[in-house]
Amino acid sequence: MESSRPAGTKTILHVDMDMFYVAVELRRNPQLRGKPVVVGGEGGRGVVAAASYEARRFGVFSAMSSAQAKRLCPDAIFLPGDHDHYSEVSAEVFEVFHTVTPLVEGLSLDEAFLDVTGSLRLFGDGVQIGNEIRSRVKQATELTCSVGVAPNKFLAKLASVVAKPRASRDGVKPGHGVYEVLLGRELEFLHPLAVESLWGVGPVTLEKLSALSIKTVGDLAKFDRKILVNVLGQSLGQHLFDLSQGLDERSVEPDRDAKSIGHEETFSSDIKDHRVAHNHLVRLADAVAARCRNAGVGARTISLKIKFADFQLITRSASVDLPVTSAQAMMHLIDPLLKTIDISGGVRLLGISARNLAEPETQMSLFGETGESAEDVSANDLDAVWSSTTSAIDDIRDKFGDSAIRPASSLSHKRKPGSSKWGPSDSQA
DNA sequence: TCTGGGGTCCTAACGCAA
DNA sequence: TCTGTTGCGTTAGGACCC
Repeated sequence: MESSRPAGTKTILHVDMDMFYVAVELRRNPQLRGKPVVVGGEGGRGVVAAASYEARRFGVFSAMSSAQAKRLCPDAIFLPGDHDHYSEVSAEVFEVFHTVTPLVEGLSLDEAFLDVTGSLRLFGDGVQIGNEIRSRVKQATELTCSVGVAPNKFLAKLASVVAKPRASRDGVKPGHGVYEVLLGRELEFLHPLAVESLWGVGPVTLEKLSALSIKTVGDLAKFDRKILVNVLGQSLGQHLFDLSQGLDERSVEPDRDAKSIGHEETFSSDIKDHRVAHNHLVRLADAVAARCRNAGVGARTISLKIKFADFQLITRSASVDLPVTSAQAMMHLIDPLLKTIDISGGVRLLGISARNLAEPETQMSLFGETGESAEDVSANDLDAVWSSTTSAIDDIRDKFGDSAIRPASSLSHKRKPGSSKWGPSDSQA
């Protein structure tokens, strides 16, 4: 069997935990089993992060506003969510994945791609490995998962959807548990699917495809590639066209480095005062900075995200030459950006993200060496904390020069001859 | 009646420097 | 010395994913 596979053929698994957040909650609260349980913010502005199959029978799904979920299922039990605990359980699950292959690429806490091509001789074919993983995960964590098996990542992901249990008004239908897209029969599986099942087709792209009368993946496969690229752009057009042919060359990449680290918060009532906004941003910056230091990275670009009361969203960002790891240095970049923005109409969300991550030159925290976090400090103390620590910015200036905290608007003047990516200057002679 | 939080990737406009 | 071209980095925003 194995020997009949064309050279270079891979066996990729997509493992997806079944209603992960809810399942973890049921594990520690067994009395909730069989009841409609929803994990997510219960407040007026919360949304559903996960729903039990019993809640899904009432039409409750993730990303739905909690208010709507309550209307659909008034008896649902709402739980606030415990991200730290979910992370711990996720680590247990990933440990099991690693007993089968080192090539594990996590997509989120509850799903991962596994390249098991090198494990076939040891464990059997893809379906056997899928079943083995399900049984090991169940034994180690009491949780269930569904597994898709295919020659590439995107088909494996679609296969795991087929493998999953399904909730309808009549009850919960158990899934296959493991579903394989057989080699040579990829298009047979793929072409009848709705085009929005492709990864990368959201509401906007779906609208554009509908305008071209493309409804299924098969329609897409028959469509003129050039027109597709014209309508969707080179990257997305070509990508979706390839997928419609069953082609996906992306490899499973373990240990991918994070590209950004961020925090954002929606407030229960809108903020209209710059000082209040500033204080919230200090808290967010401290959380981001702490995570950067834990990850051993600094940020060369800091982005500020603001969602206004009318849901208009803007981002502003600034960059520096030397990666920053302290909340002060981040706030030094953010404050001037914030000052230029009129928030008198009300702000419902503030966010900060660290991007352009690089190895830091220095390690500093908002609270020096104490390790104390802004979370531990009352909002009223933040002003005092802030004024008592701004001198650190001057320290950075003293140690590393002005460029360490200079806004990026002046960066472009600074590129030295021969210092660009193109290597030494070739026009100086 | 509303629409979270954590991310990734892509695109376009713009300014600068070789 | 001036001008046009080209490529790159920065910035802002959009689409998408779980």
